[in-house]
Amino acid sequence: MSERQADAPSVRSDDAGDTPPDHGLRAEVAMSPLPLYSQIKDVLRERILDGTYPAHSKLPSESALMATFEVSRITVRQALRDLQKEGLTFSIQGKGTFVTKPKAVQELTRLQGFGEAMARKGYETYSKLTGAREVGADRDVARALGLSRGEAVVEIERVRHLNRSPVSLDVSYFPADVGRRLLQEDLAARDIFDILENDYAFRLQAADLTIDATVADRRLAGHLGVAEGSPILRIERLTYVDGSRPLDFEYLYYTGDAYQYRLRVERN
Amino acid sequence: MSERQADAPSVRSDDAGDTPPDHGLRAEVAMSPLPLYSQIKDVLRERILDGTYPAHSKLPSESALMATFEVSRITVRQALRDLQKEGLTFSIQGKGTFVTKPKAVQELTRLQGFGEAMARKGYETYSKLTGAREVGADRDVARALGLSRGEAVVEIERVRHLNRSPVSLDVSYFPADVGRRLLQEDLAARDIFDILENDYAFRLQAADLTIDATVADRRLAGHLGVAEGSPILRIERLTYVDGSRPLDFEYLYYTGDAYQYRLRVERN
DNA sequence: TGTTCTTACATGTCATGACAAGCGCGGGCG
DNA sequence: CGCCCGCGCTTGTCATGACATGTAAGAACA
Repeated sequence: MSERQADAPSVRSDDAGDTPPDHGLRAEVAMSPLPLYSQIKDVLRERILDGTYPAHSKLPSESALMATFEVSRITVRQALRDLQKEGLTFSIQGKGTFVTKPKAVQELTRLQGFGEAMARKGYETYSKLTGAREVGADRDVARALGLSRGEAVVEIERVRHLNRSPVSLDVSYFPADVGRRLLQEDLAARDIFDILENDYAFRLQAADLTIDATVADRRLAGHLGVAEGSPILRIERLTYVDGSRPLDFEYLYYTGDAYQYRLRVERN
Repeated sequence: MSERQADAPSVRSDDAGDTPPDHGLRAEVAMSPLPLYSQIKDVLRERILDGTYPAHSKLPSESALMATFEVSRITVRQALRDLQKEGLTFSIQGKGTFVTKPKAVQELTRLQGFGEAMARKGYETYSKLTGAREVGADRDVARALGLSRGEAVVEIERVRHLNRSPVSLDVSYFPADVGRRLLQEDLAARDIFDILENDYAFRLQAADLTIDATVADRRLAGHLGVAEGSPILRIERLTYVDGSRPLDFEYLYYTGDAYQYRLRVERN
């Protein structure tokens, strides 16, 4: 019976080995502000990413995890459910929980800004501010932000660079109150999402994306350093705070050859 | 399994503690094979979609839902969690659970075939089979499906029509064993996903998408009825079964003007 | 030998109970 | 009058227990 259960005890072997289970993860819990299930999730994720649990392998069963981490089943299940939502694992009733292939794709279904996403991958980015002014909302902007046509909005236009080459033109529209504050920030250096969340304390919730293809006109071609008629991936992104208030409507024009948008979708 | 609303209307009659809805949902539960939380989810979703719970409104609290449906909190919370995952609701600790705007966007984060998605929206679709043969896998196909270069795969090429206009060219690659079976099916009439799931009993799990933009070459232009150089939205889709076995690698070429890809992404 | 049954173990569903933490409001205090 | 604190309500986290259901493999049987 040389089977996988045997490695369950080794799960918690990261400690020096002299500590009994009750001083394992549990000891630092009192110190940590993070929920238990979140800490367990982090531990499991790290072990998946570093190869302790290779692709296709079976994770320890829920009861094994309960014993290992000394928590109840509901806590283990919440950790596993979150991992599954991240696309790292999947479960089959009666068999177990398994590791999916640890590719690069995951976590791109998350709402994150350009700089945020690229920095995490070790790319060098910066933005050049090519326009920032107050304008009247056109039809699309007004509808997206829930305003009337002609109402004041702030338009911020930036060219995003990746490794010194331009990859996208971002045109963002904000309601006047937020937009005017943004006009005074250092938009070239800081991620707008960072400002919104940390300085303004907005609770970014989700965003609706619409993706289609177009070709570069003269102006786009100039900004992005491509020929007129080159393929352009256009994304409309409407970001919501507190669930339903639209805060940020953007057009993102990516050069077709320099960028690919990746995501994972689930069945059911 | 047809009716359900007739006897469970008391949710919104509200929480003043008036009438005990004892014969509500609970009576038919014994009959139904669906889990309780799933049935509750369906009821709530329908009420959100039909306007019983309008956008921005607050859903009954968890304890109110417990009383209404006569279930425990864990069951209510699972229903609410699923609704949130679908993008229909969001929660704020200490305040409540609220309805997001019931737009058209939702459920497009799900993995579904073209016909599946369009039929649900009431569009008329059909596919014209433009090619189906066994070929040797090229580098990209081999890598995607986890095969060696030159190994036999089955290539199926179809032009998808929406309301009688061509909107996309789909080129799909399957491992030889599955592909050969597919060659004998009526691929013009049936959705491939339908065949894979129902006839072949594959457990479709998730798919990785890569989206970028290109322009139509002569062949694409001919198939899709657009001019050469027209913008094309190109999607690579790799579908997995049982979590990690790649089963279906496709290139989807959508005309830039006839189709938009929509999805919702969440923060965290 | 081949088939069915039993059994162990896995995840899925659901109940009950408890406490923590965030929000909003009204009453009390300065 | 205005600020703050307590209180009730909400969702968030976690424990314990039970039974249902799917899977796999060995035991029992034909």
